[in-house]
Amino acid sequence: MCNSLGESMLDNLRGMAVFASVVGHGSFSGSARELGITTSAVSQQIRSLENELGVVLLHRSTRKLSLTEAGESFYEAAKDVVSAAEQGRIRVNQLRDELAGSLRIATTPELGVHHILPALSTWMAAHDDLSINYLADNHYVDMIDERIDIAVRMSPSIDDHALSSYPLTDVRQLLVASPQYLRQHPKIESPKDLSEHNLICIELTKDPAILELTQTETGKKTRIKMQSRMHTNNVFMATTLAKEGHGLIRVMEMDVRKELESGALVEVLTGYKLPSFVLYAVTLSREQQPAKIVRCLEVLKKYFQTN
Amino acid sequence: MCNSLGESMLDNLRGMAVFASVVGHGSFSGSARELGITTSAVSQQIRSLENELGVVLLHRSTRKLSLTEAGESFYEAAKDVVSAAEQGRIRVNQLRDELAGSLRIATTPELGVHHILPALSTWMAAHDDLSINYLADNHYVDMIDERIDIAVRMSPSIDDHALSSYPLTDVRQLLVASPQYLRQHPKIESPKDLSEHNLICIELTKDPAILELTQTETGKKTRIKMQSRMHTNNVFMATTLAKEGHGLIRVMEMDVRKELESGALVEVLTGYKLPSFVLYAVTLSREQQPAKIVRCLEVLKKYFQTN
DNA sequence: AAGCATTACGGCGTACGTAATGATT
DNA sequence: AATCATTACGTACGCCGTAATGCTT
Repeated sequence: MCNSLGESMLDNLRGMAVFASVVGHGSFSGSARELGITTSAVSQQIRSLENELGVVLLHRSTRKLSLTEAGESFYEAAKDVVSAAEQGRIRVNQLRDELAGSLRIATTPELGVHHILPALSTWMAAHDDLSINYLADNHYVDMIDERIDIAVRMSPSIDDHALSSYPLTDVRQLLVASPQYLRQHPKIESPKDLSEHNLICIELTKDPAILELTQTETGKKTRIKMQSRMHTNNVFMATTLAKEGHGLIRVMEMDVRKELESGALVEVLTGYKLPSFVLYAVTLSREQQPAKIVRCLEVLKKYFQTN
Repeated sequence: MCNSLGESMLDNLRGMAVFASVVGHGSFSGSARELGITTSAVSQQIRSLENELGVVLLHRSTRKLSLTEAGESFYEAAKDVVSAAEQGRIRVNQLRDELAGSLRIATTPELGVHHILPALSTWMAAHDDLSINYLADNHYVDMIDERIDIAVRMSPSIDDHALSSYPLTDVRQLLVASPQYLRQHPKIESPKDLSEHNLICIELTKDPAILELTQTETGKKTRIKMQSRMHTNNVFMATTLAKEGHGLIRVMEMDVRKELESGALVEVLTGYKLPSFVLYAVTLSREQQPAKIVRCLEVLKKYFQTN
């Protein structure tokens, strides 16, 4: 490839920084000390710069330096280059190291309200330089387009291998119903009893009515398809329906913790378990993340470890 | 030499320019085309920059680029770097190519009034963007300290070999006197007759009263020391004294042209000549001079060639 | 004599191009 | 199929350090 002459801005920049340092110091050797290079290197840079610009920038008389008119003018620009570069570095370091700027977190409304907000609330409060932006949507969002720093998602939807994911916690699924419902319907003592019951479907998986039950003691697995006449894509609605005694729901443990404690809902088939989900935090890249992202992931991880 | 990490401003600058171009274009390949390098080079620059900064600047999804928060901030700085560099180059090119800015010319008051001003007056008038600064002093001036672009000096004081000099013209020295003086004093027909005359010394050379006369026809040289009771460092004063009949003066032809034409002074010993001076224009460096300096030298040269 | 700038020379690093790969439309 | 980004790899130029030289105080 023949680069006839002058690649415009690409070249020179190094020389400009050296030049700015030289003028600022008033000497080649002083500049060299500042830059951590030899006076030889400085001299060569200046010479090369002058050759490229086709003009003498400073007259040297061994003991004194004196800017030419062009040099004086160019010095202003060189100073600007250096200061802009420094500003950029400073700003980037801030954004990388300090808990400041913005942090964009995507999740579903349910996960957000019940888990993410509680997990981060004290941390958020402790860092008021940080502006946190929650994008709570049920539909898929493009992390790049929406500039999401952290998405919290359920397994196993990690098909995008460009993303890196951090497992936060196993999320057990439970089969629950209201005590009222259970009193009014046939007892459930083994998986096959389920066929006489209604399932209120939360459409998280493709075949929501098919249950894969594993006997806790023996590990024996059973697949069973329940009848289901009510469907919703919303956990709140499903739990409400269940509390009102309309049927069983397969639901994540975290989403019904309060109801289980209060007795508004109770688990059925306690000797069996449904396949767990894994709750993942997902980021766009694993390496070289700003501190706020790393810290937020840590906070999330710790929160789910202790709950 | 161990450069542990990060040489502050010296590095990165290239990468910053590339980064600015990439963001400005919205693509690596577009930037590559603009910069005249391959996308490979662009990719490597960005990667290297990100590694050095320790932060991801932009997320790439093959078809789309998206700045991270740090990237967005850094982009501002990168733009500033590039635009400062461009401004510098533009300004320097102006000062190099256009007849604008300032031009500092040093000479003696006599040379200035009689020769430099006439030589440059029309040229000056034709370029009103050019501000010309005449430093007319009899004492020595440091060209670097005073930021002189062009000095006009007499030979042979070119002892400073760091300077480059352009011969403008030979300046003949003449021995002249007023007609009145010549009528009232002994005839001068050969060099030895001079011993009976007075020389009004203009102190340009070290031994102003010693004349080296060369016979025009034969080339035979004669050295003679004249008496001298009047001294001055000023040509005007000397010519005035001569016109008033106080003695002979050894003077440059250019300085007494008018008087010779009007007959106020006449040359003596026309068959002999004094050693010529050479009038030099002197600059600080020979290469890579701004256009205005080169042009000014040309104007001076042409002026003296045609006079 | 000491400090400074310039130059030549040589070595090391790195910035680049080529080519192959994978991703996206 | 076409365009785009990334990566590995080899090369060549560029940057820099060493050392010698010259200049200034």
